[in-house]
Amino acid sequence: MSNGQAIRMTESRKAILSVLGRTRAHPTADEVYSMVREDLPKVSLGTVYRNLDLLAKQGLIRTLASAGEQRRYDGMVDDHHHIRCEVCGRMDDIEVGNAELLDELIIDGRGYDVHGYTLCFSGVCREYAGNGKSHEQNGKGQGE
Amino acid sequence: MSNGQAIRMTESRKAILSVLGRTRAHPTADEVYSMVREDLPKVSLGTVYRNLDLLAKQGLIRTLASAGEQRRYDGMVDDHHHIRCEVCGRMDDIEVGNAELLDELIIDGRGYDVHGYTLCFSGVCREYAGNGKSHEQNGKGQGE
DNA sequence: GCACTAATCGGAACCATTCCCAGTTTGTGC
DNA sequence: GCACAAACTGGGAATGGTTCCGATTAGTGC
Ligand SMILES: [Mn+2]
Ligand SMILES: [Mn+2]
Ligand SMILES: [Zn+2]
Ligand SMILES: [Zn+2]
Repeated sequence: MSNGQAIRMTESRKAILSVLGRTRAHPTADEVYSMVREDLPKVSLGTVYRNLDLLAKQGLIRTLASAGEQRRYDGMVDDHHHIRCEVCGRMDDIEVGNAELLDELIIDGRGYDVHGYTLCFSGVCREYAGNGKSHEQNGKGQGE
Repeated sequence: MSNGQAIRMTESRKAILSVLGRTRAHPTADEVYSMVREDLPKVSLGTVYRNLDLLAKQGLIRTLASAGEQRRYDGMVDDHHHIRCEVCGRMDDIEVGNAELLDELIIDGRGYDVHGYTLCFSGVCREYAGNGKSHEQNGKGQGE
């Protein structure tokens, strides 16, 4: 998905890549911001947003934008899927067995030129299990 | 997915249901707002939002909240899937062949109590086909 | 009609993200 | 190293979808 020509690799971009490279947590922009500031105390939030966008367009990171939630970013660009906790909003990687089945999906695209799809699971993470409240606490449920 | 006890069916709620019942377009909140105002010229946007939420919690409508985009609402509550145009943002229903394959997906939930999943396709609608710009025009690409 | 509650209105507040711009850094050609 | 243009940056204001709040209205049971 690398787009356009290569961009200059500035300090802030290196720092962002490094942050995303060493966490498994799918941080939000402001989490990336505060982590980057440990190394480069003067970066601005705007720069972090701008560069997260750029890096994503280059295909060097991935953007996880789910359902009315704050955007999250992922340093792992290989194809994989995610699950979001409906209670606390955290996102984790998941393993999908039979993943190859997904490519068998044949759709009537209604005249669309179909580019891809998004598959995201939802549930409740271990930490909040047993909290099975029916009323919402945080996330907006299933989104789609 | 009907939640809580039944709500009173006020004029504005009936109007919203009616609007969503007779369109296939998956309108946004402000589109619903202006359509409802053709019948009830005094409804406020806040009321529309509040009631869209309520009706969704009742399971009478569905919320389509995709990737940093404005939320959309769907009067069709039976299970089906969608595709979003990356250029203009419109959303349409799609037919997924082999839909039953989706239930075969076995995942390692990483300790999550898995509730469901979201599957949304992306592409370019007929109206904007041939416009295959590589630079973004509108949507944020794939989201997830 | 009266009391009590739920629903609504209108507008302000919220907040993640984007935009703007003056100043700085970087790359390039000499 | 020097000059110049292009790319990048910080800081702060603007944006816009959504939520929140105080005041008003409509409904319901008596
Ligand atoms: Mn991931
Ligand atoms: Mn639909
Ligand atoms: Zn959780
Ligand atoms: Zn389109």
